[in-house]
Amino acid sequence: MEGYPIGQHKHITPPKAANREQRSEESRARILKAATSIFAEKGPEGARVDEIADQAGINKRMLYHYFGNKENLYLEVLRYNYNKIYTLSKNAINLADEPKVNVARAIRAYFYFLADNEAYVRLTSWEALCVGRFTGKLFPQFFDLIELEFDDLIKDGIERGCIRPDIDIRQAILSVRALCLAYFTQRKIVQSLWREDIFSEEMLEACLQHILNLIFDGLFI
Amino acid sequence: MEGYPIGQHKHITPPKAANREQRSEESRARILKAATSIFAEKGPEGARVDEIADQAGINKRMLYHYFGNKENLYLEVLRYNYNKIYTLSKNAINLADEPKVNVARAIRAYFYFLADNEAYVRLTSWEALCVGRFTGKLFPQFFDLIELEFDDLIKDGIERGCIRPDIDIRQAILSVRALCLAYFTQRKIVQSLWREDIFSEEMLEACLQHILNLIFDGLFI
DNA sequence: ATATTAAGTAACTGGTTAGTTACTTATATT
DNA sequence: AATATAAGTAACTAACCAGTTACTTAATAT
Repeated sequence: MEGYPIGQHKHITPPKAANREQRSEESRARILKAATSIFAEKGPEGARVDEIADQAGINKRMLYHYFGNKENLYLEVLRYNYNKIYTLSKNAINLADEPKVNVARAIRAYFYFLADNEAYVRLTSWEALCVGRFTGKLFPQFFDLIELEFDDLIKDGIERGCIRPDIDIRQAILSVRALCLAYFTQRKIVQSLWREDIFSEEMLEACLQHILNLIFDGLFI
Repeated sequence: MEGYPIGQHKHITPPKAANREQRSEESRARILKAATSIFAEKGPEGARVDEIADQAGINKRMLYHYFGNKENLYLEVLRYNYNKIYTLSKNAINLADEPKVNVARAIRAYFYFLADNEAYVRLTSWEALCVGRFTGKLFPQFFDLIELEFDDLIKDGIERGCIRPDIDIRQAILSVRALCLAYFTQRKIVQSLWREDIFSEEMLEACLQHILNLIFDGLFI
Protein backbone atom coordinates (compact mmCIF):
# COMPACT_ATOMS: atom_id res chain seq x y z
CA MET A 1 0.00 0.00 0.00
CA GLU A 2 1.47 3.33 1.02
CA GLY A 3 4.51 2.16 2.84
CA TYR A 4 7.19 4.59 1.87
CA PRO A 5 9.81 4.95 4.57
CA ILE A 6 9.56 8.68 4.70
CA GLY A 7 11.49 10.19 7.54
CA GLN A 8 12.66 6.89 8.79
CA HIS A 9 15.99 5.24 8.15
CA LYS A 10 18.27 2.50 9.27
CA HIS A 11 21.03 2.68 6.79
CA ILE A 12 21.25 4.80 3.81
CA THR A 13 17.87 4.68 2.13
CA PRO A 14 19.08 5.31 -1.38
CA PRO A 15 16.75 6.04 -4.30
CA LYS A 16 17.30 2.40 -5.16
CA ALA A 17 13.62 1.76 -4.59
CA ALA A 18 13.57 2.13 -8.30
CA ASN A 19 12.58 -1.12 -9.85
CA ARG A 20 9.83 -2.65 -7.80
CA GLU A 21 8.34 0.50 -6.41
CA GLN A 22 8.55 2.14 -9.77
CA ARG A 23 6.84 -0.71 -11.53
CA SER A 24 4.12 -0.84 -8.93
CA GLU A 25 3.58 2.87 -9.36
CA GLU A 26 3.39 2.35 -13.09
CA SER A 27 0.80 -0.40 -12.65
CA ARG A 28 -1.28 1.84 -10.45
CA ALA A 29 -1.11 4.60 -13.02
CA ARG A 30 -2.03 2.27 -15.87
CA ILE A 31 -5.04 1.01 -13.93
CA LEU A 32 -6.15 4.56 -13.17
CA LYS A 33 -5.82 5.58 -16.79
CA ALA A 34 -7.73 2.58 -18.11
CA ALA A 35 -10.37 2.99 -15.40
CA THR A 36 -10.79 6.64 -16.34
CA SER A 37 -11.46 5.81 -19.95
CA ILE A 38 -13.84 2.96 -19.21
CA PHE A 39 -15.74 4.63 -16.37
CA ALA A 40 -16.07 7.74 -18.53
CA GLU A 41 -17.32 5.71 -21.46
CA LYS A 42 -19.71 3.32 -19.72
CA GLY A 43 -20.43 4.87 -16.35
CA PRO A 44 -20.04 3.37 -12.90
CA GLU A 45 -22.70 0.73 -13.55
CA GLY A 46 -21.72 -0.20 -17.08
CA ALA A 47 -17.98 -0.41 -16.51
CA ARG A 48 -16.59 -3.90 -16.01
CA VAL A 49 -13.65 -4.56 -13.72
CA ASP A 50 -12.34 -7.25 -16.05
CA GLU A 51 -12.35 -4.86 -18.96
CA ILE A 52 -10.43 -2.27 -16.98
CA ALA A 53 -7.83 -4.79 -15.89
CA ASP A 54 -7.59 -6.01 -19.45
CA GLN A 55 -7.12 -2.56 -20.91
CA ALA A 56 -4.56 -1.71 -18.24
CA GLY A 57 -2.67 -4.85 -19.15
CA ILE A 58 -2.61 -6.17 -15.60
CA ASN A 59 -4.27 -8.95 -13.71
CA LYS A 60 -7.54 -8.27 -12.00
CA ARG A 61 -6.01 -9.41 -8.73
CA MET A 62 -3.66 -6.42 -8.87
CA LEU A 63 -6.52 -4.03 -9.38
CA TYR A 64 -8.01 -5.27 -6.13
CA HIS A 65 -4.58 -5.16 -4.53
CA TYR A 66 -4.14 -1.48 -5.36
CA PHE A 67 -7.67 -0.19 -5.09
CA GLY A 68 -9.60 -2.56 -2.86
CA ASN A 69 -12.83 -2.66 -4.81
CA LYS A 70 -14.65 -1.24 -7.77
CA GLU A 71 -16.33 1.58 -5.92
CA ASN A 72 -13.09 2.80 -4.44
CA LEU A 73 -11.42 2.65 -7.82
CA TYR A 74 -14.24 4.77 -9.18
CA LEU A 75 -13.73 7.31 -6.39
CA GLU A 76 -10.02 7.43 -7.15
CA VAL A 77 -10.84 8.02 -10.79
CA LEU A 78 -13.08 10.93 -9.80
CA ARG A 79 -10.40 12.45 -7.60
CA TYR A 80 -7.68 11.91 -10.16
CA ASN A 81 -9.63 13.58 -12.93
CA TYR A 82 -11.09 16.30 -10.83
CA ASN A 83 -7.60 17.47 -9.98
CA LYS A 84 -7.06 18.27 -13.64
CA ILE A 85 -9.29 21.30 -13.32
CA TYR A 86 -6.59 22.88 -11.18
CA THR A 87 -4.20 22.87 -14.10
CA LEU A 88 -6.03 25.82 -15.57
CA SER A 89 -7.48 27.56 -12.53
CA LYS A 90 -5.99 30.46 -10.66
CA ASN A 91 -4.15 32.29 -13.42
CA ALA A 92 -7.40 33.28 -15.10
CA ILE A 93 -8.00 36.26 -12.86
CA ASN A 94 -6.11 39.47 -13.15
CA LEU A 95 -7.99 42.22 -11.41
CA ALA A 96 -5.99 44.82 -13.29
CA ASP A 97 -7.83 43.83 -16.46
CA GLU A 98 -11.32 44.83 -17.46
CA PRO A 99 -13.99 42.49 -16.04
CA LYS A 100 -15.07 41.68 -19.56
CA VAL A 101 -11.55 40.58 -20.43
CA ASN A 102 -11.28 38.52 -17.27
CA VAL A 103 -14.62 36.82 -17.78
CA ALA A 104 -13.86 36.09 -21.42
CA ARG A 105 -10.49 34.62 -20.50
CA ALA A 106 -11.96 32.42 -17.77
CA ILE A 107 -14.77 31.14 -19.96
CA ARG A 108 -12.33 30.46 -22.77
CA ALA A 109 -10.03 28.52 -20.46
CA TYR A 110 -12.92 26.49 -19.11
CA PHE A 111 -14.42 25.84 -22.53
CA TYR A 112 -11.18 24.57 -24.02
CA PHE A 113 -10.44 22.54 -20.93
CA LEU A 114 -13.74 20.71 -21.51
CA ALA A 115 -12.95 20.32 -25.19
CA ASP A 116 -9.63 18.69 -24.30
CA ASN A 117 -10.97 16.48 -21.53
CA GLU A 118 -13.84 14.38 -22.78
CA ALA A 119 -13.39 11.91 -19.94
CA TYR A 120 -13.79 14.72 -17.43
CA VAL A 121 -17.01 15.89 -19.06
CA ARG A 122 -18.50 12.42 -19.09
CA LEU A 123 -17.48 11.68 -15.52
CA THR A 124 -19.25 14.81 -14.32
CA SER A 125 -22.32 13.78 -16.29
CA TRP A 126 -22.39 10.30 -14.78
CA GLU A 127 -21.93 11.80 -11.36
CA ALA A 128 -24.86 14.17 -11.84
CA LEU A 129 -27.06 11.18 -12.63
CA CYS A 130 -25.69 8.57 -10.26
CA VAL A 131 -25.12 10.80 -7.25
CA GLY A 132 -26.07 8.98 -4.10
CA ARG A 133 -26.39 5.69 -5.91
CA PHE A 134 -23.11 4.14 -6.87
CA THR A 135 -20.72 6.11 -4.73
CA GLY A 136 -23.19 6.55 -1.92
CA LYS A 137 -22.42 10.23 -1.58
CA LEU A 138 -22.15 13.31 -3.69
CA PHE A 139 -19.06 14.74 -5.24
CA PRO A 140 -19.73 18.46 -4.99
CA GLN A 141 -16.29 19.36 -6.18
CA PHE A 142 -17.58 18.69 -9.63
CA PHE A 143 -19.29 21.99 -9.45
CA ASP A 144 -16.01 23.13 -10.81
CA LEU A 145 -16.45 26.75 -11.82
CA ILE A 146 -16.55 27.69 -8.18
CA GLU A 147 -13.05 26.32 -7.84
CA LEU A 148 -12.00 28.66 -10.60
CA GLU A 149 -12.98 31.60 -8.45
CA PHE A 150 -15.44 32.57 -11.08
CA ASP A 151 -17.69 34.16 -8.52
CA ASP A 152 -14.89 36.57 -7.57
CA LEU A 153 -14.75 37.57 -11.19
CA ILE A 154 -18.43 38.33 -11.30
CA LYS A 155 -18.37 40.18 -7.99
CA ASP A 156 -15.52 42.28 -9.32
CA GLY A 157 -17.53 42.98 -12.45
CA ILE A 158 -20.52 44.10 -10.43
CA GLU A 159 -18.43 46.34 -8.17
CA ARG A 160 -16.88 48.01 -11.14
CA GLY A 161 -20.27 48.60 -12.69
CA CYS A 162 -19.79 46.41 -15.75
CA ILE A 163 -22.15 43.61 -14.74
CA ARG A 164 -25.79 44.20 -13.85
CA PRO A 165 -25.98 44.31 -10.05
CA ASP A 166 -29.30 42.50 -9.87
CA ILE A 167 -28.03 39.15 -11.12
CA ASP A 168 -27.78 36.13 -8.84
CA ILE A 169 -24.15 35.07 -8.91
CA ARG A 170 -24.92 31.43 -8.22
CA GLN A 171 -27.29 31.34 -11.14
CA ALA A 172 -24.82 33.13 -13.38
CA ILE A 173 -22.19 30.50 -12.62
CA LEU A 174 -24.64 27.69 -13.26
CA SER A 175 -25.56 29.29 -16.57
CA VAL A 176 -22.02 29.74 -17.78
CA ARG A 177 -21.24 26.19 -16.81
CA ALA A 178 -24.33 24.87 -18.58
CA LEU A 179 -23.56 26.81 -21.76
CA CYS A 180 -20.00 25.50 -21.94
CA LEU A 181 -20.86 21.92 -21.04
CA ALA A 182 -23.77 21.64 -23.45
CA TYR A 183 -21.61 21.24 -26.55
CA PHE A 184 -19.72 18.35 -25.04
CA THR A 185 -22.38 16.52 -23.08
CA GLN A 186 -24.73 16.67 -26.07
CA ARG A 187 -21.86 16.04 -28.44
CA LYS A 188 -23.25 13.03 -30.25
CA ILE A 189 -26.73 14.45 -30.67
CA VAL A 190 -25.31 17.78 -31.85
CA GLN A 191 -22.94 16.09 -34.24
CA SER A 192 -25.68 14.02 -35.81
CA LEU A 193 -28.06 16.97 -36.08
CA TRP A 194 -25.65 19.58 -37.33
CA ARG A 195 -23.74 17.13 -39.50
CA GLU A 196 -20.57 18.94 -38.66
CA ASP A 197 -17.42 18.13 -36.72
CA ILE A 198 -17.78 20.14 -33.55
CA PHE A 199 -14.16 19.53 -32.70
CA SER A 200 -12.67 21.39 -35.59
CA GLU A 201 -10.77 24.47 -34.52
CA GLU A 202 -13.12 26.88 -36.31
CA MET A 203 -16.24 25.23 -34.95
CA LEU A 204 -15.00 25.28 -31.37
CA GLU A 205 -14.07 28.91 -31.67
CA ALA A 206 -17.47 29.73 -33.18
CA CYS A 207 -19.23 27.98 -30.29
CA LEU A 208 -17.15 29.85 -27.77
CA GLN A 209 -17.88 33.16 -29.47
CA HIS A 210 -21.58 32.38 -29.41
CA ILE A 211 -21.39 31.75 -25.66
CA LEU A 212 -19.44 34.96 -25.06
CA ASN A 213 -21.87 37.01 -27.13
CA LEU A 214 -24.77 35.53 -25.22
CA ILE A 215 -23.16 36.20 -21.86
CA PHE A 216 -22.18 39.72 -22.81
CA ASP A 217 -25.21 40.93 -24.67
CA GLY A 218 -27.94 38.31 -24.89
CA LEU A 219 -29.64 37.32 -28.08
CA PHE A 220 -31.84 40.37 -28.48
CA ILE A 221 -30.95 43.79 -29.73
CA MET B 1 -61.40 -31.78 -15.97
CA GLU B 2 -64.52 -31.56 -13.99
CA GLY B 3 -67.01 -28.81 -13.72
CA TYR B 4 -66.14 -27.04 -10.52
CA PRO B 5 -62.92 -27.52 -8.66
CA ILE B 6 -63.69 -28.92 -5.26
CA GLY B 7 -62.58 -27.07 -2.21
CA GLN B 8 -62.01 -23.94 -4.15
CA HIS B 9 -64.39 -21.17 -3.30
CA LYS B 10 -65.50 -19.17 -6.25
CA HIS B 11 -67.07 -16.12 -4.71
CA ILE B 12 -68.09 -13.00 -6.48
CA THR B 13 -65.89 -12.05 -9.38
CA PRO B 14 -62.98 -9.91 -8.17
CA PRO B 15 -63.54 -6.16 -8.40
CA LYS B 16 -60.76 -5.72 -10.93
CA ALA B 17 -62.36 -8.36 -13.10
CA ALA B 18 -63.07 -6.00 -15.92
CA ASN B 19 -62.91 -7.50 -19.34
CA ARG B 20 -59.73 -9.14 -20.49
CA GLU B 21 -58.66 -6.54 -22.97
CA GLN B 22 -59.04 -3.79 -20.43
CA ARG B 23 -57.02 -5.60 -17.78
CA SER B 24 -54.27 -6.38 -20.21
CA GLU B 25 -54.16 -2.74 -21.18
CA GLU B 26 -53.96 -1.82 -17.53
CA SER B 27 -51.08 -4.21 -16.98
CA ARG B 28 -49.21 -2.76 -19.93
CA ALA B 29 -49.72 0.74 -18.59
CA ARG B 30 -48.59 -0.22 -15.10
CA ILE B 31 -45.43 -1.78 -16.50
CA LEU B 32 -44.71 1.30 -18.59
CA LYS B 33 -45.20 3.57 -15.63
CA ALA B 34 -42.99 1.54 -13.33
CA ALA B 35 -40.37 1.16 -16.05
CA THR B 36 -40.37 4.92 -16.60
CA SER B 37 -39.67 5.61 -12.98
CA ILE B 38 -36.97 2.98 -12.64
CA PHE B 39 -35.22 3.62 -15.95
CA ALA B 40 -35.27 7.33 -15.15
CA GLU B 41 -33.84 6.72 -11.70
CA LYS B 42 -31.20 4.11 -12.47
CA GLY B 43 -30.61 4.33 -16.18
CA PRO B 44 -30.75 1.58 -18.79
CA GLU B 45 -27.83 -0.30 -17.23
CA GLY B 46 -28.78 0.09 -13.61
CA ALA B 47 -32.46 -0.72 -13.96
CA ARG B 48 -33.45 -4.27 -13.05
CA VAL B 49 -36.26 -6.07 -14.82
CA ASP B 50 -37.30 -7.79 -11.60
CA GLU B 51 -37.60 -4.48 -9.83
CA ILE B 52 -39.76 -3.06 -12.60
CA ALA B 53 -42.06 -6.09 -12.56
CA ASP B 54 -42.22 -5.87 -8.80
CA GLN B 55 -43.09 -2.19 -8.76
CA ALA B 56 -45.67 -2.71 -11.49
CA GLY B 57 -47.24 -5.44 -9.38
CA ILE B 58 -47.11 -8.01 -12.17
CA ASN B 59 -45.14 -11.12 -12.89
CA LYS B 60 -41.92 -10.81 -14.85
CA ARG B 61 -43.26 -13.26 -17.39
CA MET B 62 -45.92 -10.71 -18.33
CA LEU B 63 -43.35 -8.01 -18.84
CA TYR B 64 -41.68 -10.22 -21.42
CA HIS B 65 -45.07 -11.08 -22.84
CA TYR B 66 -45.93 -7.44 -23.47
CA PHE B 67 -42.54 -5.98 -24.30
CA GLY B 68 -40.34 -8.80 -25.53
CA ASN B 69 -37.16 -7.81 -23.75
CA LYS B 70 -35.56 -5.17 -21.60
CA GLU B 71 -34.15 -3.12 -24.44
CA ASN B 72 -37.48 -2.91 -26.19
CA LEU B 73 -39.18 -1.93 -22.96
CA TYR B 74 -36.61 0.83 -22.60
CA LEU B 75 -37.35 2.04 -26.12
CA GLU B 76 -41.06 2.06 -25.37
CA VAL B 77 -40.36 4.08 -22.25
CA LEU B 78 -38.44 6.61 -24.33
CA ARG B 79 -41.23 6.86 -26.88
CA TYR B 80 -43.93 7.06 -24.24
CA ASN B 81 -42.19 9.88 -22.37
CA TYR B 82 -41.01 11.71 -25.40
CA ASN B 83 -44.57 12.07 -26.54
CA LYS B 84 -45.27 14.18 -23.48
CA ILE B 85 -43.36 17.06 -24.99
CA TYR B 86 -46.19 17.38 -27.50
CA THR B 87 -48.59 18.27 -24.76
CA LEU B 88 -47.12 21.73 -24.61
CA SER B 89 -45.79 22.27 -28.10
CA LYS B 90 -47.51 24.06 -30.94
CA ASN B 91 -49.59 26.57 -29.05
CA ALA B 92 -46.53 28.52 -27.94
CA ILE B 93 -46.19 30.44 -31.16
CA ASN B 94 -48.40 33.29 -32.12
CA LEU B 95 -46.80 35.34 -34.82
CA ALA B 96 -49.11 38.22 -34.07
CA ASP B 97 -47.24 38.74 -30.79
CA GLU B 98 -43.90 40.40 -30.31
CA PRO B 99 -40.96 38.00 -30.80
CA LYS B 100 -39.89 38.74 -27.24
CA VAL B 101 -43.28 37.69 -25.95
CA ASN B 102 -43.25 34.56 -28.07
CA VAL B 103 -39.77 33.55 -26.98
CA ALA B 104 -40.52 34.21 -23.34
CA ARG B 105 -43.69 32.16 -23.55
CA ALA B 106 -41.95 29.24 -25.26
CA ILE B 107 -39.07 29.21 -22.79
CA ARG B 108 -41.48 29.42 -19.90
CA ALA B 109 -43.50 26.49 -21.23
CA TYR B 110 -40.38 24.42 -21.75
CA PHE B 111 -38.90 25.30 -18.37
CA TYR B 112 -42.02 24.36 -16.45
CA PHE B 113 -42.47 21.24 -18.50
CA LEU B 114 -39.02 20.14 -17.33
CA ALA B 115 -39.83 21.11 -13.75
CA ASP B 116 -42.94 18.93 -13.89
CA ASN B 117 -41.31 15.97 -15.61
CA GLU B 118 -38.28 14.82 -13.71
CA ALA B 119 -38.41 11.42 -15.39
CA TYR B 120 -38.25 13.07 -18.78
CA VAL B 121 -35.20 15.12 -17.81
CA ARG B 122 -33.35 12.11 -16.48
CA LEU B 123 -34.22 9.94 -19.47
CA THR B 124 -32.77 12.54 -21.83
CA SER B 125 -29.64 12.68 -19.69
CA TRP B 126 -29.18 8.93 -19.75
CA GLU B 127 -29.74 8.95 -23.48
CA ALA B 128 -27.09 11.60 -24.01
CA LEU B 129 -24.59 9.42 -22.18
CA CYS B 130 -25.62 5.97 -23.35
CA VAL B 131 -26.36 6.80 -26.96
CA GLY B 132 -25.14 4.02 -29.19
CA ARG B 133 -24.58 1.72 -26.27
CA PHE B 134 -27.70 0.33 -24.74
CA THR B 135 -30.23 1.06 -27.41
CA GLY B 136 -27.76 0.68 -30.22
CA LYS B 137 -28.89 3.83 -31.90
CA LEU B 138 -29.54 7.42 -31.11
CA PHE B 139 -32.80 8.98 -30.18
CA PRO B 140 -32.50 12.35 -31.86
CA GLN B 141 -36.05 13.30 -31.05
CA PHE B 142 -34.75 14.10 -27.63
CA PHE B 143 -33.39 17.26 -29.08
CA ASP B 144 -36.79 18.47 -28.21
CA LEU B 145 -36.77 22.23 -28.65
CA ILE B 146 -36.66 21.70 -32.39
CA GLU B 147 -39.96 19.92 -32.13
CA LEU B 148 -41.33 23.00 -30.46
CA GLU B 149 -40.64 25.01 -33.59
CA PHE B 150 -38.37 27.16 -31.58
CA ASP B 151 -36.24 27.89 -34.62
CA ASP B 152 -39.23 29.43 -36.36
CA LEU B 153 -39.58 31.72 -33.38
CA ILE B 154 -36.00 32.87 -33.66
CA LYS B 155 -36.20 33.27 -37.42
CA ASP B 156 -39.28 35.40 -36.96
CA GLY B 157 -37.43 37.48 -34.37
CA ILE B 158 -34.52 38.04 -36.74
CA GLU B 159 -36.80 39.00 -39.65
CA ARG B 160 -38.57 41.51 -37.51
CA GLY B 161 -35.30 43.02 -36.36
CA CYS B 162 -35.59 42.11 -32.69
CA ILE B 163 -32.92 39.42 -32.59
CA ARG B 164 -29.36 39.99 -33.73
CA PRO B 165 -29.11 38.67 -37.29
CA ASP B 166 -25.62 37.27 -36.83
CA ILE B 167 -26.55 34.56 -34.35
CA ASP B 168 -26.42 30.90 -35.29
CA ILE B 169 -29.92 29.57 -34.72
CA ARG B 170 -28.73 26.05 -33.97
CA GLN B 171 -26.45 27.35 -31.28
CA ALA B 172 -29.15 29.58 -29.86
CA ILE B 173 -31.46 26.58 -29.50
CA LEU B 174 -28.74 24.53 -27.87
CA SER B 175 -28.06 27.36 -25.46
CA VAL B 176 -31.67 27.86 -24.42
CA ARG B 177 -32.04 24.15 -23.95
CA ALA B 178 -28.87 23.96 -21.86
CA LEU B 179 -29.91 26.87 -19.67
CA CYS B 180 -33.31 25.37 -18.92
CA LEU B 181 -32.06 21.83 -18.38
CA ALA B 182 -29.17 22.82 -16.11
CA TYR B 183 -31.36 23.39 -13.05
CA PHE B 184 -32.89 19.97 -13.30
CA THR B 185 -30.00 17.82 -14.43
CA GLN B 186 -27.76 19.35 -11.79
CA ARG B 187 -30.57 19.38 -9.32
CA LYS B 188 -28.89 17.46 -6.52
CA ILE B 189 -25.60 19.32 -6.75
CA VAL B 190 -27.39 22.65 -6.91
CA GLN B 191 -29.63 21.75 -4.01
CA SER B 192 -26.70 20.76 -1.81
CA LEU B 193 -24.67 23.84 -2.74
CA TRP B 194 -27.38 26.44 -2.56
CA ARG B 195 -29.07 24.80 0.41
CA GLU B 196 -32.40 25.82 -0.98
CA ASP B 197 -35.38 24.00 -2.39
CA ILE B 198 -35.19 24.67 -6.08
CA PHE B 199 -38.69 23.38 -6.54
CA SER B 200 -40.43 26.05 -4.55
CA GLU B 201 -42.63 28.25 -6.67
CA GLU B 202 -40.59 31.39 -6.02
CA MET B 203 -37.28 29.71 -6.71
CA LEU B 204 -38.45 28.24 -10.00
CA GLU B 205 -39.77 31.59 -11.10
CA ALA B 206 -36.51 33.29 -10.12
CA CYS B 207 -34.51 30.77 -12.14
CA LEU B 208 -36.73 31.28 -15.14
CA GLN B 209 -36.40 35.06 -14.86
CA HIS B 210 -32.63 34.72 -14.72
CA ILE B 211 -32.68 32.67 -17.92
CA LEU B 212 -34.95 35.15 -19.66
CA ASN B 213 -32.80 38.10 -18.60
CA LEU B 214 -29.71 36.33 -19.85
CA ILE B 215 -31.31 35.48 -23.18
CA PHE B 216 -32.69 38.97 -23.66
CA ASP B 217 -29.83 41.13 -22.47
CA GLY B 218 -26.85 39.09 -21.33
CA LEU B 219 -25.11 39.59 -18.02
CA PHE B 220 -23.26 42.78 -18.87
CA ILE B 221 -24.54 46.30 -19.01
C1' DA C 1 -71.19 -26.37 -21.01
C1' DT C 2 -67.02 -26.80 -23.52
C1' DA C 3 -63.12 -25.49 -26.24
C1' DT C 4 -60.04 -21.94 -27.05
C1' DT C 5 -57.16 -18.53 -25.95
C1' DA C 6 -55.12 -15.04 -23.19
C1' DA C 7 -53.48 -13.66 -18.49
C1' DG C 8 -50.91 -15.05 -14.87
C1' DT C 9 -47.45 -17.73 -11.68
C1' DA C 10 -43.28 -19.98 -9.63
C1' DA C 11 -39.32 -22.07 -10.31
C1' DC C 12 -35.50 -22.61 -13.21
C1' DT C 13 -31.32 -21.72 -16.53
C1' DG C 14 -27.22 -20.15 -18.45
C1' DG C 15 -24.29 -16.55 -18.78
C1' DT C 16 -22.03 -12.77 -16.47
C1' DT C 17 -19.47 -10.36 -12.95
C1' DA C 18 -17.40 -8.56 -8.50
C1' DG C 19 -14.46 -10.34 -5.62
C1' DT C 20 -11.23 -14.43 -3.69
C1' DT C 21 -8.00 -18.23 -3.20
C1' DA C 22 -4.00 -20.69 -3.60
C1' DC C 23 -0.09 -20.38 -5.87
C1' DT C 24 4.34 -18.71 -8.63
C1' DT C 25 7.85 -15.31 -9.78
C1' DA C 26 10.67 -11.36 -9.08
C1' DT C 27 13.03 -8.07 -6.08
C1' DA C 28 15.13 -6.41 -2.00
C1' DT C 29 17.15 -7.14 2.75
C1' DT C 30 19.93 -9.81 5.91
C1' DA D 1 23.09 -17.31 -0.48
C1' DA D 2 18.98 -17.42 2.20
C1' DT D 3 14.97 -15.23 3.47
C1' DA D 4 11.19 -12.01 3.43
C1' DT D 5 8.12 -9.48 0.95
C1' DA D 6 5.79 -7.53 -2.86
C1' DA D 7 4.18 -8.24 -7.74
C1' DG D 8 1.87 -11.18 -10.46
C1' DT D 9 -1.19 -15.29 -12.36
C1' DA D 10 -5.02 -18.54 -13.28
C1' DA D 11 -8.74 -20.61 -11.83
C1' DC D 12 -12.55 -20.44 -8.83
C1' DT D 13 -17.02 -18.91 -6.33
C1' DA D 14 -21.14 -16.94 -4.90
C1' DA D 15 -24.40 -13.78 -6.20
C1' DC D 16 -26.96 -11.75 -9.63
C1' DC D 17 -29.85 -11.13 -13.49
C1' DA D 18 -32.09 -11.34 -18.27
C1' DG D 19 -34.77 -14.37 -20.20
C1' DT D 20 -37.46 -19.22 -20.31
C1' DT D 21 -40.21 -23.26 -19.19
C1' DA D 22 -43.93 -25.76 -17.76
C1' DC D 23 -47.82 -24.98 -15.71
C1' DT D 24 -52.52 -22.91 -13.65
C1' DT D 25 -56.38 -19.75 -13.75
C1' DA D 26 -59.75 -16.90 -15.90
C1' DA D 27 -62.46 -14.89 -19.72
C1' DT D 28 -64.67 -15.23 -24.19
C1' DA D 29 -66.56 -17.58 -28.36
C1' DT D 30 -68.97 -21.53 -30.07
